[in-house]
Amino acid sequence: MGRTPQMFSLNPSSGVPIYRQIVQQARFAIASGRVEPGDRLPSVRTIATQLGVNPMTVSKAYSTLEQAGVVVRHPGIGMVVSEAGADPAGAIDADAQALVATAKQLGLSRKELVKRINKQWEEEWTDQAIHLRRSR
Amino acid sequence: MGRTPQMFSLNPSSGVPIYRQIVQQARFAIASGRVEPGDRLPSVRTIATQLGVNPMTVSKAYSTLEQAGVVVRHPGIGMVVSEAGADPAGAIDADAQALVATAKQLGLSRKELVKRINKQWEEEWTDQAIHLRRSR
DNA sequence: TTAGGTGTATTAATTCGACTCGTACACTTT
DNA sequence: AAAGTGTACGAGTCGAATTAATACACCTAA
Repeated sequence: MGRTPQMFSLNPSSGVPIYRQIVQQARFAIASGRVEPGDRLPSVRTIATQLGVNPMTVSKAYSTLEQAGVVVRHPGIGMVVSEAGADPAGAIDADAQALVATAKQLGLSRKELVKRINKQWEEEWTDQAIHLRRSR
Repeated sequence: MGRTPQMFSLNPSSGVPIYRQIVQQARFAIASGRVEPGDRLPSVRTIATQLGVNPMTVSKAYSTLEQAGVVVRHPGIGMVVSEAGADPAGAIDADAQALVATAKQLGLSRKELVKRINKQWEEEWTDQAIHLRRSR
């Protein structure tokens, strides 16, 4: 099989955990169409060698993606991008769910919540700042 | 000064940090109208004694509320509920901000995000499931 | 002024979960 | 079998979060 260009890369100084970087890049690769449903992702050991990390770290990233429904595990074959995995909205379901739950608990109306979301959408200055702090 | 009914209570088995429980209950008391803008919250030491915790723990809760704009610090007096504090939307700003940031990063449109929020709003069964698990 | 009230800066102890890795294993393909 | 797939299990490390003890600065009321 022909060699594929390096699909993943690490940013050690970002503070973002390795397995999260892999998850993020895989999602982006799918969202951008570079990888389509039915395609197989590189094997755990391939990525582990390329990045110089432990196979288990890559496996954790894959498990996360599987849990999210982005990929499906094919025993003996590898991880394959699922049909539903192409929907980028899936990546935010967890956060959206938490937000809605909190809003309801506070007695916020659906309309008010949406209004708040729209307001946040306008102010994009926060993006950078958040990502820096994201290193929880 | 007449005694006020216990405003706060702790759920030790919930796993939720003490100071967060205080913040949450204060917010709920305000959202429900039990406490109105201009009202003064119980003093740090009063709550600390009632709950059997360190004053600093209560102070941290109050600092959090002040940072969120829910209350205003009146030196020598105490913490007073602010006008803007009555707006429950403030409690979700942080979560909303994170959600919007993620959505943008994934290339999701504003419309699609709102659509997703609305969808989550319908399925309230998840909320209950989560809350039940939290209380164990 | 002074006695008694307010919140808090500082520091430290501790807990606890997240992250990563080594190893050995079960499984499928070829 | 041989070589490939992902992973369960266990241990180690690290840092953020939480709580507390103490002492302090400030304001109010008499």
